[in-house]
Amino acid sequence: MALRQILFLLRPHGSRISRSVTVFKCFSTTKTDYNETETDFSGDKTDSSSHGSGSENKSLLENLSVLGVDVQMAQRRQPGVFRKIQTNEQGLIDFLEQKGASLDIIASIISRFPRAITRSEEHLEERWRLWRSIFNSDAEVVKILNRSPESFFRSSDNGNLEKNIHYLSSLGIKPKDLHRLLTMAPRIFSNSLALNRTMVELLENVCMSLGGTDSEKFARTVISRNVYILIRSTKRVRSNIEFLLSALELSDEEALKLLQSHGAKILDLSHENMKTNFRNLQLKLKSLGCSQVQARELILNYAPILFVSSDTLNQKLDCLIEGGIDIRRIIEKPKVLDYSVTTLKQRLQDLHQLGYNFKVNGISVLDLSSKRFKCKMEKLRELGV
DNA sequence: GTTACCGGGTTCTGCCATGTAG
DNA sequence: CTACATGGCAGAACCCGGTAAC
Repeated sequence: MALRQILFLLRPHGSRISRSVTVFKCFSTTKTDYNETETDFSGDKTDSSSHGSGSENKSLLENLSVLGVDVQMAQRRQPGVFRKIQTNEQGLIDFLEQKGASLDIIASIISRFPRAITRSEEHLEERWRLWRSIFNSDAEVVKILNRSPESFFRSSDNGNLEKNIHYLSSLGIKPKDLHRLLTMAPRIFSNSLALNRTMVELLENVCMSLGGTDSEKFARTVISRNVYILIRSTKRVRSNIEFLLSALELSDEEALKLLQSHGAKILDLSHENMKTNFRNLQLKLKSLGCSQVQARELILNYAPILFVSSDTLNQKLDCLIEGGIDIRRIIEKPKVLDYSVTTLKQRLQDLHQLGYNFKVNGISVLDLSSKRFKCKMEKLRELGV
């Protein structure tokens, strides 16, 4: 197959970003003269440590300090912001307050991403409008901002944001999934359009090289199965796909199926991690008397098993086997490994007390939500076994 | 009515490195 | 030279329930 070659061709070839000329004004607004109204050279209470130049805007520091911003942290993170003559902190504060953010939240946002105070009123309005085109309320936006200020403020390119929204929509990603993307991985929308496009093209090329017919649908499916894909590097995703294909010796058909289902979940694992976990799984199964073919089978049945760290996985397998379960049952139904060691142990204990026979009844009883498990237990008790 | 299959929910930011515009 | 914009990285589960299949 020519996959390797195609993947190679997709390496970030100079990854030139065709930056569009955006006409949005990104300069400080005129309403912040109050920076200059206060001239305080006396009180040095609001520390001015470690920055030899002493050219920071003192009144800015005070204003932020009063608001509750962790000024030290902010300065450490983006010192340049504090040497600017003009900033729009009051505009930002008013803006966010009007959107329903508390002062605590605003202070925390500025502490973590000080550059936010350099964004103009017009810029903020427009960016908010674009985010709101995906979210249902201001409150939702505030929640994400509080969680990840950087995702919202890192880029000043609203045009790029708009293009991203159009691009992802044009792939057939539905509003509901756009909502999921922006909620769970907001950084996607601050990526350059070119970067997102490169990832989508990588996925589409994988699909085509595997003989798939609808590569756009393939990309859409993978992204919707794993919303974090687009904030990963193509290098990582590509090496993970290459690894899965070769390590599991997948046929084209198997690969297409796997990647569009549970396989998508593990594509954003750190590559080293994937390899380590894979190796550990192989070794562990070998020590339990299983062949490599069986390891393959297990992964094909439930790829996210590679997400589980070696230590945890070994513990889970050990406790199931000590509980009298045949490894072959686990290979058939690896999803039981989804549950925590604690839960598994508890359930094994409960079932043993009733003399439950896994050989006769299988192990799917372990793979139930706690509600369903409770019901099941009650019925078993009524029946006397 | 049970079991099997499947997909979804939560959450994944905060830092550093690099290239570039001014 | 500096600040900004952007790419990339580490870290690594557990659980729920709708509904199709029997």
